[in-house]
Amino acid sequence: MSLADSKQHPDTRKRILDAAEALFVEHGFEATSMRMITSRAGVNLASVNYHFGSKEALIQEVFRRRLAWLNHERLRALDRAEAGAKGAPLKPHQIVEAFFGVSLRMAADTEHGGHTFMRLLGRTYTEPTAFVRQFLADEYAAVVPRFKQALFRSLPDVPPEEILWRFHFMLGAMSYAIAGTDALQLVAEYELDEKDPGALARRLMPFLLGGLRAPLANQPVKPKEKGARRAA
Amino acid sequence: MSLADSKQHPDTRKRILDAAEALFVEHGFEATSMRMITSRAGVNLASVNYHFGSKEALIQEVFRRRLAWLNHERLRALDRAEAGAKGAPLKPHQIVEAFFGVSLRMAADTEHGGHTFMRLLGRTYTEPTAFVRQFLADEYAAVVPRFKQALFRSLPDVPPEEILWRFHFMLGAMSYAIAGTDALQLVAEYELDEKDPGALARRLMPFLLGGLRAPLANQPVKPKEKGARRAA
DNA sequence: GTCTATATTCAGATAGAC
DNA sequence: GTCTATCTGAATATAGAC
Repeated sequence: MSLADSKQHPDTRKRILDAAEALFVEHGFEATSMRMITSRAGVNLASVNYHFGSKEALIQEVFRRRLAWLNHERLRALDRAEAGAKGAPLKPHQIVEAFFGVSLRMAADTEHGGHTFMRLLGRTYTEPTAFVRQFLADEYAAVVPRFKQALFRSLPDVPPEEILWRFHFMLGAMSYAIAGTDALQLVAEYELDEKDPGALARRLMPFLLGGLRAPLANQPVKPKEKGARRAA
Repeated sequence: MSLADSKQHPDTRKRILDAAEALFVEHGFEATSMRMITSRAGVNLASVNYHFGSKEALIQEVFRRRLAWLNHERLRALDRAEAGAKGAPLKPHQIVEAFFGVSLRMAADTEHGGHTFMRLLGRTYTEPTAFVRQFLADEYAAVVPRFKQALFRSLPDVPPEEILWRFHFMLGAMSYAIAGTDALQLVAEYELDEKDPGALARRLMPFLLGGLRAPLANQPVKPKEKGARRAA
């Protein structure tokens, strides 16, 4: 784009990234060899090191090219909602829609690899290869605090710590939702896939909101106080 | 235990399994080498192949020894609840408690490796190395249908397909809950761990039940029918 | 059962012709 | 930018002495 790479085949980089992305989902980073990637991409083995420098740098680029867009869209959705609210706190469903709705729409894009990437991203949260976690945290540094603040304002009666945990739980549910059939067939012996992207959202969103707004558990009964707090 | 292995050091097998389990969580199956395992276990490199035959067989044994107990306990908890109900459908919270409560209690055991294993199990649902998925499905064949039936009876107004998806979402939330701090630090910059096992259950259980019992989304408006169904 | 030494395969990376 | 050929290290697995 900028200076040096004006001469290269526009295809090669993209072919490598697409192949790597798909193979990382199927086998994980370590189990995916350069040879697997280049042979699926139909390019020469040496081209990976020419274009990316190393396998590690390739992995980072696989994430970077998608996360930039994804986080940008998430923030844009949140901005729109907040603009409409004119300073009032957002409703929980607006915040959840902004964050997870965008994610699900990206996951619904099977044509340009969005679905593949979102599965990869879901796995990566809990499969922390150290150096992957680092720049994943960096990429999230701009977007997560915004959503946290919005949730804190939206749910003033829920302890902030509890909100963070529930946000974390929601990420887990979404990850499995997108991972989809592969894992689901453990519980459903028959095929149960969701081609229609809107349908998945209509299944997941109520679940997330139900969990997010669920009444708090009773506090453990401390010897001090007589009556434990009871939630609605 | 049975015939041939009466002569072996009782330690070696267990030391290998424990080391492997911990390393698999940290690095994944492929990224964990035999040398890493044996050096952490303090045993000789060749002993893995002597005791287990191959790395693949070792992986299977890591799962087998824990899943047997876990699934047994899950069924026992469900049996107890059903015995108390005397034929009436269980409440959703009883079913969730039987399945996920047992899981959380195993995850709370940091002393005997239960915590480590549950993290591994959570990751494995979505990281399907083909041969792992196979016997994982086999191990679940006895327990999952029981819980499915209990949920169908407990929630007769919710379409069975929807229940399976929500069960799937709950697995995702639990997986992240147990994975815990590692992934949570992406959303919470400060340390936010839950040493007290009961506290994690008090956070997760309301979330799961809130999601499981959430009102269904509006159906997409089909041209045929005038009024879309609206949930409570 | 445990150990050393080794066979074999395959990984990531690079040199250098084109 | 692309390709062939190859270097170097590390992986799983095993043979065979103890």
